[in-house]
Amino acid sequence: MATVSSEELAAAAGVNSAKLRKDLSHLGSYGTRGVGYEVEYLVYQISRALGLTQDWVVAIIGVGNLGRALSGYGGFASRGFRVAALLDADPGVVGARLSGLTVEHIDKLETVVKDREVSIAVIATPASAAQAVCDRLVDAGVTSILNFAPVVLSVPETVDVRKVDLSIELQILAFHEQRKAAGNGKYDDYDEYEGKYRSLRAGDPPDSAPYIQAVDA
Amino acid sequence: MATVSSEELAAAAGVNSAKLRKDLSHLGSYGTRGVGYEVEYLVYQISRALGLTQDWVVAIIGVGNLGRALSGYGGFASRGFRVAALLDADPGVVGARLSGLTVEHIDKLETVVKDREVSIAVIATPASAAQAVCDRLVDAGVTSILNFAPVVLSVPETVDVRKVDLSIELQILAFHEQRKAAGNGKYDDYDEYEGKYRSLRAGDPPDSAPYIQAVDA
DNA sequence: CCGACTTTGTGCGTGCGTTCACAAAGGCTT
DNA sequence: AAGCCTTTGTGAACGCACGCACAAAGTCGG
Repeated sequence: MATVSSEELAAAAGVNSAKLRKDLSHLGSYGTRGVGYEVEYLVYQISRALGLTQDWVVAIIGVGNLGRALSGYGGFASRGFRVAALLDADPGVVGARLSGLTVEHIDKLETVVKDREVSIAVIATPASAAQAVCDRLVDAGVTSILNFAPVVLSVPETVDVRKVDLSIELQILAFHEQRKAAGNGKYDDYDEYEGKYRSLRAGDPPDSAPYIQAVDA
Repeated sequence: MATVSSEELAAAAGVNSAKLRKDLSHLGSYGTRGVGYEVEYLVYQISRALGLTQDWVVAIIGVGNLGRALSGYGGFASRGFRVAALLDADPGVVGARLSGLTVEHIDKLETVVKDREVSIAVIATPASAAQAVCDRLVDAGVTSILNFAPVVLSVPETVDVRKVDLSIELQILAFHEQRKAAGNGKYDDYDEYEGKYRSLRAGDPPDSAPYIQAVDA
């Protein structure tokens, strides 16, 4: 019977062991004093608390590169996510076979959601189509949406939306890289805005404002 | 001259306005009392603080579906990330044109990193290849790595690695969905482990332990 | 069967981040 | 030009989460 102590787990995770024990205690009292936690049992309890022991029916809307990557992602199946439908508007991809599924036309969205009891939808469409798809999903009764399109979706309060921005992590890396470089004195941290700013206000047609585009999608 | 108040920004972001002001004050004193913040100037200052005004040279390793999706992702270019190389080990894709770039063979990794001054690398290879690719990147001098492969990479302390797990957001949605359902009394929150557990210990060949697989990749 | 040892579970103190609240500051109106 | 109004920037209070430290509990060796 393999066991593990809170000390070992904490070291592996890089956190304080007291905090780890307190966190685990929120799930229940699954440890044995003087011994530790039985690995299998603990894994099961955590999985259950996280909802990993249930099966979730997922539909992926938009079968571009990202949709294809997601449909083939092994991490889904092993965590209890069953991709039950791939939908797209492009007649060119409808009918294609992918990871054991046939791509269906977006027109079937409502039918598919209801018949297969889809509980979570993944939007991997172009930004321009995302809100319309989202509205149809909500009308069809989907209450959890994972959005990869670079737009903020508006939904009723009863619907959960999570947005994944693939470039945010890249920005965080760049931020740290910048700090490293600053330490080296490689780049000066001077404010170069004044020049641009003044020229922007002076010239009547402000045709270039690259720093504005930098923060939105 | 368009301006915005901390109150408006805070409402839009769903945070407290005092916190927003304090956060902005860490970048400097860019507001005007009685008026608010000039939008353009503030955007520029935030962009600069985040490192978005610099250009970052990025290489994408692994041109499967995910690599293709990333190479075509519009959010990169607009945030100052310039994809300068696409590398893959598969002779079938080497030579292909993608988003204005030609896919090159992974053998050129060291040359490409040095000649084009790559500062951030994105690993979108299968899990089995990720660590080897990572080691070569580190040897070539890359100090920031964004990892999409479902493995924990080991690197020297001087290298920053960020791991993106595409299913984590899905898990969070499932977690909340579970809580909603629990509220309805749709699923009972009983502990169904005991049965499985006992049968596992009783039967000598523990050939099925689905809940163990649930937490690793 | 008992005592020593190990490790959990948790009450309590501390420190940090968030929020409140207000003085300082700048613009706008009369 | 002067006073009013708006909004920033920040000192001070609050609250929560983290970490310490220890009693409770259970195991293992003798």
